[in-house]
Amino acid sequence: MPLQREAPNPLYMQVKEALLEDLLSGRYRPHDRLPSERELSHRFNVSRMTVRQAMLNLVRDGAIYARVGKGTFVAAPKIDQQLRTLTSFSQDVRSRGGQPTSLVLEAREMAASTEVATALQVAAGVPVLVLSRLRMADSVPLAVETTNLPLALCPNLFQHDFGVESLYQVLRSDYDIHPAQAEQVIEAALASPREAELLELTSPAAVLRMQRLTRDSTGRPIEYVHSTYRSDRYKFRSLLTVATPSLIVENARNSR
Amino acid sequence: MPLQREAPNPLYMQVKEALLEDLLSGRYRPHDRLPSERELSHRFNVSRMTVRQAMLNLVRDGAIYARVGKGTFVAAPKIDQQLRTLTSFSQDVRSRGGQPTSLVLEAREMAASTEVATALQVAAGVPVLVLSRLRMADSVPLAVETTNLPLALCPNLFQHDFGVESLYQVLRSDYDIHPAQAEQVIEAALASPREAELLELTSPAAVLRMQRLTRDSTGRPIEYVHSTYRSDRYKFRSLLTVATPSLIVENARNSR
DNA sequence: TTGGACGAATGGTCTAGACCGGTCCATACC
DNA sequence: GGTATGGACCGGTCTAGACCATTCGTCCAA
Repeated sequence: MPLQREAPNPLYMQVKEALLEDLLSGRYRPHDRLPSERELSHRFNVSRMTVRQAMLNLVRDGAIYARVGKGTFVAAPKIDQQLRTLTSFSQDVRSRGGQPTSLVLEAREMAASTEVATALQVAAGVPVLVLSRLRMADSVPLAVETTNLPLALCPNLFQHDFGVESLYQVLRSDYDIHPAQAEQVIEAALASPREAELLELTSPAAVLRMQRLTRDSTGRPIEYVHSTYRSDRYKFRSLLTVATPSLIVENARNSR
Repeated sequence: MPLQREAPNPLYMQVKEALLEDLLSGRYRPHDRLPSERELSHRFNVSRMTVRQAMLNLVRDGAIYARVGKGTFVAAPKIDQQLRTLTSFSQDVRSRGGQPTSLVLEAREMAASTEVATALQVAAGVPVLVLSRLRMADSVPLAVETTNLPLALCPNLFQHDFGVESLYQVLRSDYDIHPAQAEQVIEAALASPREAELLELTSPAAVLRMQRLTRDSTGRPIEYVHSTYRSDRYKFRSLLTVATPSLIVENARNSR
């Protein structure tokens, strides 16, 4: 298992992937002990700090856990790593093995409402693009999704046909806009008559409503989305972790 | 700003907290540049690696972001740091300024059903503790919560009165069980007659249903919870981030 | 038999350097 | 005026060590 020192990807990444390979191969069982950092450092012929960077990475991902004085162990069982990741509807459906399609209900420019302007951190009345789509998987309607984007970020966006193309894909390729994080609020509601019709539900029906504010890595708001999902065919999964000590400190401060 | 080298908390934590202090004081504005790692290393009189450990911590928390060749900058605006953290109902309500109370509907030992046994990774029929509570904030019913715990983990748990005490608190103090992560599935549904009665809703009403599997840091399942929340008074917030490159690799492997 | 001391191994923290490629700007050259 | 170019500075990666507290097995003395 020689590492490539001339490779574009750093050594600690290669170490991480080598370890991941072992973990995924089933060579280890849950709670088995991994070789110590010093042994791996010798085996890969890199410094211990480099091994640590790889292993801390895996700890953060929940693949392994470490105990001072004892060693590092395989976490078990594997938790779905995608639970906490930001994905587009298209990706989402594809990962579940479906074929995503869309019906564009509306695509126009309008002045930002107070709600949208507040979310996107622009002045009220600033022009925004509104894209409303019925989203389907294998021709089954799953959600009604209305996206608001600041016009300034993506002029001429509507030259694309979003019945076919993926919004995130276009944002990345044409505008160099890379979503990095999102804040999402989920609630339940009864479907409105129009939603029931679009989603092919019989009233009364419960639906999931979602508001999402997506940002790039600098924290700049990119899009603000309202969605209504059929709950019988779409569930939201999330992964939670305990607050880190420093965040507890921070939250205590904020509540003063 | 001298660091305490004899203190129980490590230097990088002290550096992190010093930087956090600056960030929270409002001394910096969003996208302001922080001093470089080398300068901070000199200012705090620690090595650059120690400063980096503090700053990478802040990057992971979303407080700052770094750009090669340019510097490190204040992220903006601050996103609620609690979105992705695992909290108990009691903590949750308190952090929103309410007074949590509970009415115990059921507290008994029974044989694990297939669903519960699968979730908790025990054999079907193994004894589990079932605790069902109506959870209220300021006397307003918010949720019906049914918790399943392996009896083996917490014998004599029901000596406590969970109309008053917090389950997580008792698990921590009496059994040294520390929840570390949880996997949560959220869906919408129409309230059942019993749920509507307990939650004081008029049918038809939409509610949020949640299943949560909580684990300790080794990945061992601790509790499996079914909850039904009033949606008009309780919303779920979550924070999403893009998948890390290594996770993409891993997911690609899994789909082979 | 018990209990404590010791020592080896572990992960956690920390140092003082090094080199890399990206970014930015002043300066020199066309 | 426009364009190279070189240097200063940035974060990212990496090394080869060091010391610490915790853990646990062993061995010895009471």
